Amino acid sequence: MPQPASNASSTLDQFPAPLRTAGVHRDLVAGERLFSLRERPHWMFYVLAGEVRLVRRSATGGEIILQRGRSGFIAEASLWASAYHCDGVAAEAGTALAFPREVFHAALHQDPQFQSAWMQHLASEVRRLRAQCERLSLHGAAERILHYIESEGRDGCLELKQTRKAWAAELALSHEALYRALSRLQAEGILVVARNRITRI
Amino acid sequence: MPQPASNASSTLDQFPAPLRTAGVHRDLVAGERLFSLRERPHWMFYVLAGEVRLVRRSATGGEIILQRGRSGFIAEASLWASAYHCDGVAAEAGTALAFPREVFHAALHQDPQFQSAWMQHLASEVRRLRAQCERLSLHGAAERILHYIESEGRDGCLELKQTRKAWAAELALSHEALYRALSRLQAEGILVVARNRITRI
DNA sequence: GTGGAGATATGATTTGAATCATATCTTCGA
DNA sequence: TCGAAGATATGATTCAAATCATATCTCCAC
Repeated sequence: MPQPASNASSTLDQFPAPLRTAGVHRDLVAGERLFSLRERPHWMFYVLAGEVRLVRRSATGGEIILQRGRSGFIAEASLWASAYHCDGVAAEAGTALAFPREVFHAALHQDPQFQSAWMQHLASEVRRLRAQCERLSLHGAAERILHYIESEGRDGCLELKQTRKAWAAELALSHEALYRALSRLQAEGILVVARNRITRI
Repeated sequence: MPQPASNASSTLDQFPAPLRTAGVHRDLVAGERLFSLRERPHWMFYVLAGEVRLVRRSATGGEIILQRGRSGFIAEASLWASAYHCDGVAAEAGTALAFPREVFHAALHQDPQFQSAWMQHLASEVRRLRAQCERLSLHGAAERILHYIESEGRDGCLELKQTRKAWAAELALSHEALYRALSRLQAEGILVVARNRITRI
């Protein structure tokens, strides 16, 4: 089910005028290819709904996913690259905003505010991803849950903005493991789970 | 054991003159705190040797690691933040470069080349981290290994630049699991392992 | 409101990685 | 050259999460 693009980085919620006018909505059908390996990048894509995957296929047939974008920019590095290093494929139906690369470049050069917002967006993405990597390096469902609450919540309290199934996927756990770990943590008096509000005691 | 800072992002290997002159070497002793939660950031740190950790401590005593920096910049987002969101602690003895935040800011504003290099650095870090997250979301040692080879190697061939133990840690596997999976993959004719050259068949 | 799809649980079983143990190999400094 | 520390294996055991099965709950379309 397509997710709303509600959590677009707040630093980017207002694009500069040139981008707003040059950006085009693009509907995506499942399986559609937005760009291909070695192709020259012409567009910056912002996923609004659905899922776009950056995938690399080996000569031997294996396919690996480099990124799964459900909301926000994908392939930010393509802005500077002379060619894509992977394919961009819509995994399901959805929509995206496409900004011409040159307009994006120009906006970065001419608009100091946008430039600063772009750097902040990238930096905050780096921070988020580093925390996510540390979290995924933890073994044990409970540890990942507590790490998530500490790093994504406020003062040990997390307002869950997605279904538990989706959260489980984000934690790289089966939903069963997440349910069980939540029950256990609550039974042990470590967490209080009330609807979508989860609090560390 | 401290790692050399050999893999400093190639886009940043030459800092602009103002940074080179304003940057100071700083020796770190194990346990030393570089900055603290809620403190106003004054320096951008570049880790040369040792390990610096960004940690957050909960009121209930739990400590989580948000980032483990062994080489390269840490806490890039602090460049724009008015306060740190975590503590920065040296996990072991090492050295770092410290750049005054204002000099860094000025360099970004006045030096378009540096600005572009900084954006490219952030974007490539985002790409690397997203691939790492996808990899860590895979279950099974073999899958992570093959994903690593596909995404970090060239044409299915990987030149390993670190010990297997360190690689295992990067893959969030025990070193035993990595050794076994490598043996198995080789026995199954999926990989050829020769010293530090690992090839997908 | 009713029906159905998907989310939320929870139990039983399997599986694979962590862990513990032990041995060899490599590297590097004395 | 020797010795020690750490890396590279590999075996045995344990344990926790994946998987499979099943049931209830929630929400939305009709």
